Amino acid sequence: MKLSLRGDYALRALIVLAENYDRGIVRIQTISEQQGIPKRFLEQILNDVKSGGFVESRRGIAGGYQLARPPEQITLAALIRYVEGALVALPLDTEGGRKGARPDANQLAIRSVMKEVRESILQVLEHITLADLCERARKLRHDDTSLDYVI
Amino acid sequence: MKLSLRGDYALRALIVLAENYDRGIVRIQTISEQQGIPKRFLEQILNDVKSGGFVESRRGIAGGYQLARPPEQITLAALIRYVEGALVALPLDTEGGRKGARPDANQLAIRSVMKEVRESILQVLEHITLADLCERARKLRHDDTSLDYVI
DNA sequence: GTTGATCTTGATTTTCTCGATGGAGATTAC
DNA sequence: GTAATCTCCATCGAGAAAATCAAGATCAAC
Repeated sequence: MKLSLRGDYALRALIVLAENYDRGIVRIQTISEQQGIPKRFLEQILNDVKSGGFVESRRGIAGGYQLARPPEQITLAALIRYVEGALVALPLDTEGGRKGARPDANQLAIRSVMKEVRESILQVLEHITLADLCERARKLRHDDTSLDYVI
Repeated sequence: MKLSLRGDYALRALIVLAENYDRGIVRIQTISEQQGIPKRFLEQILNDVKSGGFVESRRGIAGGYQLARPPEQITLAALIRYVEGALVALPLDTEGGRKGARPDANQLAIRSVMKEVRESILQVLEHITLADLCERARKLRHDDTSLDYVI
């Protein structure tokens, strides 16, 4: 499971939105500057995430984005699956050698393994919400700043 | 975790080799025809897998490939990691916004999640060997042929 | 030494990803 | 109403990676 740069950006942006969930709308530019994400690219990503129902937007001069639901109700499983596509994927059989659609036993065996892997990943990601991610980031921030003084 | 076509081919080829482990060497062409894999491409793949120490080859007119170890001793974790690279990967930070190398708290939080995912995947793949895959394929073949008569 | 297989290397084709661009639509401030 | 500022939408291009093809070198068996 590889998280693309796009997916990484999406997650980081949503963490910012989660941190500001009670404060309301956040502008794209704010997120862009804070996280070092190209603004135009972030527009696309958030727009896509909005189609998935994870965030809401408001246009105009006081516009921006905010989470559509409380961060406790957004699991990473749903989020990553939407942004990245399938969590674990096999290549579509462009050919099976024969008349098309029938995978052979070896392919099916591999598929069954991948299914187990997917289940296992889901076990992890379904129990981590955006709120959890926020909490982790908050703790890490504390660890980090305390380390800063040491150095 | 996405299995590339290359990785899929590698696994399927090694399943064939595992099935013929006691019968000795198998030619590339045999695997190629049986699994519908482009022969030239398969050459590269098996050659690569050989560098990883998973298979041995013999040249010449009676040449071909065979597993370097019994199929019970080859785990999918080792195999897939070698063929596909990292099981779970984050994009390398091309930039952090600042002077280079320091990821912020959000990135670290995401990283910690990905670490958990990786552990979870390993739990699955380390307990499945090529021999297991063979066994699954064998069973599936039986199910499949019995289904054929129904249709 | 001929044959048939792997080995090696490189070129080519295809596909995906990242990110930029330009403009259209919406909303608020004045 | 007008201007400013933001989201929205579609497209496009560079670059990288994946997949495939191709040709010559090397080696073993007969």
